[in-house]
Amino acid sequence: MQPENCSENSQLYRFLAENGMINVGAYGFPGAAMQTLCTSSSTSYHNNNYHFESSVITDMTPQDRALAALKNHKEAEKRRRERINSHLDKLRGLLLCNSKTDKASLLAKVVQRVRELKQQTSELSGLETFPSETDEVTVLSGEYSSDGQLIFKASLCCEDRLDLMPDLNEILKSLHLKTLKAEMVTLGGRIRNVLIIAADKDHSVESVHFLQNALKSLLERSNSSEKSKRRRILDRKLVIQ
Amino acid sequence: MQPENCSENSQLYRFLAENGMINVGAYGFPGAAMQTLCTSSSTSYHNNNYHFESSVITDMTPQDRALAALKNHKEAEKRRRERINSHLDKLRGLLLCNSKTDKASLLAKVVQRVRELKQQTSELSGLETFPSETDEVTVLSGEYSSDGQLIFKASLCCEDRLDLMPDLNEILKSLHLKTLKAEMVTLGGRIRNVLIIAADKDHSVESVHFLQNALKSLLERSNSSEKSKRRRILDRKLVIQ
DNA sequence: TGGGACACGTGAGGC
DNA sequence: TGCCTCACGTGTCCC
Repeated sequence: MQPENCSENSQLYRFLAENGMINVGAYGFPGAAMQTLCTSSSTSYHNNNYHFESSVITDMTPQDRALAALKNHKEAEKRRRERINSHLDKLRGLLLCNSKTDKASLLAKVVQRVRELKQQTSELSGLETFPSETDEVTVLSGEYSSDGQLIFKASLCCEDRLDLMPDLNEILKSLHLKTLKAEMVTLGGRIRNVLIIAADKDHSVESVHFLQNALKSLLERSNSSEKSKRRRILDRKLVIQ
Repeated sequence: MQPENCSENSQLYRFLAENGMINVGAYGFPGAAMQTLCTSSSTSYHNNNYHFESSVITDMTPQDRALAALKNHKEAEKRRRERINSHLDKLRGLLLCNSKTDKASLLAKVVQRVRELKQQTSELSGLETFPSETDEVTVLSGEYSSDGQLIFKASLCCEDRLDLMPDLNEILKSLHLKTLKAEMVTLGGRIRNVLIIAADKDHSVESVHFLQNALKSLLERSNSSEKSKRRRILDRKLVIQ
């Protein structure tokens, strides 16, 4: 992994030390640094243990501290790389990729896959069909449009009532959300609303959650009306044939 | 982005040159390399243009070639990083992540999201319900289990017939696939089969596609039987209420 | 042998 | 100040 002969590096380190670019402390040679440069070397530098642990941080020269910091930094960076790569490996497993698919291609596939899956769930989650027998609120996590707007889809299925649309509009208005498109289907006293909603740049993603909660409370408001009491027994998910 | 003062680097480069660790060619100083180390410097090294393009690859000293290769290498590596990062940015958009979400957290979210979405599509795609009126073959891209087996779900919905199961078993056997679990629901002369299938380590992902094709041909075999002729007029996706 | 992919160590910048 | 993240240039391996 690392070069077998460290002669050049030794030379380099000696130069750096002589010119005060690094500090070799009281130990004569920066063994800790050498170790990383020559991991496969069989020289005796490995035996030097400089104990950079925090317990002995006291009585260290500033130079030692700098060297210790460098070592910490190096190791932290390695852990960071490992963390990222382990996630990439998980994605390889999830996408059925060969374990030697390169990072860029893998990520390209991930992007494509996430798009497909979002598309599928969007199509499958009963949107744009007749209202179901169960009350439902779905806010599908959207996507940022090219101009930075957040576009997403919200679906609401519940008992129809006269003041539903005013209530809905009030919610959207108070959250400063804009309705790009709305589909309404009513059947047998129930309604399904599918809204395409835009949030401008100054919205955080939290707006989506606010909306979800507001719609749920809207739905509970409907349920608490006396009209829904007689229906409650029907509010089950039915397998319809 | 890069250090403002290059005095140490100059020193370093001079040392490297003197010891033959790098080559400075006929120009006295490795300006091209310096440029990357001191991009914000206002010295005149920027004005040196060494023309490392392939058109003048002829009559270059070996040292020049090495330096040119280093430059190529550097630039290629930069392109590679940009490619990876652009995909990461796309994922940030797709997952509604803040543009300054760090890479590791982003990838963790991507893993989680892909798992959720796969789960959702798996649940939503009509599996484990009664057979539909339309013929369907679905092979959901699976996941590698901890022991390296590829586990995936296949769903088949078609006209029921006596020799369907033997045919199905034949297909699975010929592809060396193992059925971990099978669910069958029949209704009104139609059948829905949901299979959980395992492919051992020596299978490539291609087996999934082979299976998909085999199941489709199985389905066409059913349709070509005279029994299905009278049904064909019914083979439409119905919106059932 | 040249190009692509990767891990590495390091400097810079943000809290 | 110390810790964390990133981009960078480089050495190495592989095709």
